[in-house]
Amino acid sequence: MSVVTAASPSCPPGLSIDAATDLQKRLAARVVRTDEFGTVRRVTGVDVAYSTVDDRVTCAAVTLDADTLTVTEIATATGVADFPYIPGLFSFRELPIVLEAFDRLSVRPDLVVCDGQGVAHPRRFGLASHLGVVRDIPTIGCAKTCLTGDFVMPADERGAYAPLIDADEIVGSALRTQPRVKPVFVSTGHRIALATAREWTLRLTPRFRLPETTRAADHAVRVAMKALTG
DNA sequence: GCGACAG
DNA sequence: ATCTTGTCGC
Repeated sequence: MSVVTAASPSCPPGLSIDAATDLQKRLAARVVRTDEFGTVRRVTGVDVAYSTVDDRVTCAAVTLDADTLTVTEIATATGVADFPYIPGLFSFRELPIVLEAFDRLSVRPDLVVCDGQGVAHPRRFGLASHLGVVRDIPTIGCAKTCLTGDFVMPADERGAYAPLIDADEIVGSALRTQPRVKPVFVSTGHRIALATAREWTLRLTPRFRLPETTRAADHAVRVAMKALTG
């Protein structure tokens, strides 16, 4: 019996840098940048934490009721990150554990928000896009910092945004979710238009800089990690 | 060659 | 990501 549960042809273990890069280029063609979903009742946030004492990583997938933004389900998974952290190949490091946690959710969400980029990526295939394509589900990339592209600082008011441009293409938005805080970088993950991704990000940030989905997942993953460590 | 570089 | 004190603010 195999111990690898999240392995898939779209994110196989043991890939070389070149093979992973090549795979991204091919999978990027499957990304859908237009709205392809119905009523959103449940939104899931995913986040990963790294252990200090060993090489284990933990992921938490937390689902919120889209209307009340209250937590309805929490799923976690712990494993070992075998792929190194390489900007641009980030998903090959985190997606395996993300898939394990995500697949443990009893209810499939209508939308997923990732802590990282979607198509705002050198080859237009960040973590959010990779998860979206692999599970064929609508995803949004909401990162705390920019990976690639240029932008002007958006006005200092909630909702203000500026285009993130890379190679003459708009790949995302620098979105101010709260006044007086740095903007977040929103981009299409899969099956959602950029404007819709911004709208959902704002809807999920009634009070803080980051989406409630990301905050809930971050909190849950810290708790889970603390239980493993001490 | 140099600088940049999600988490 | 993670290592970290105190401090400011609701």
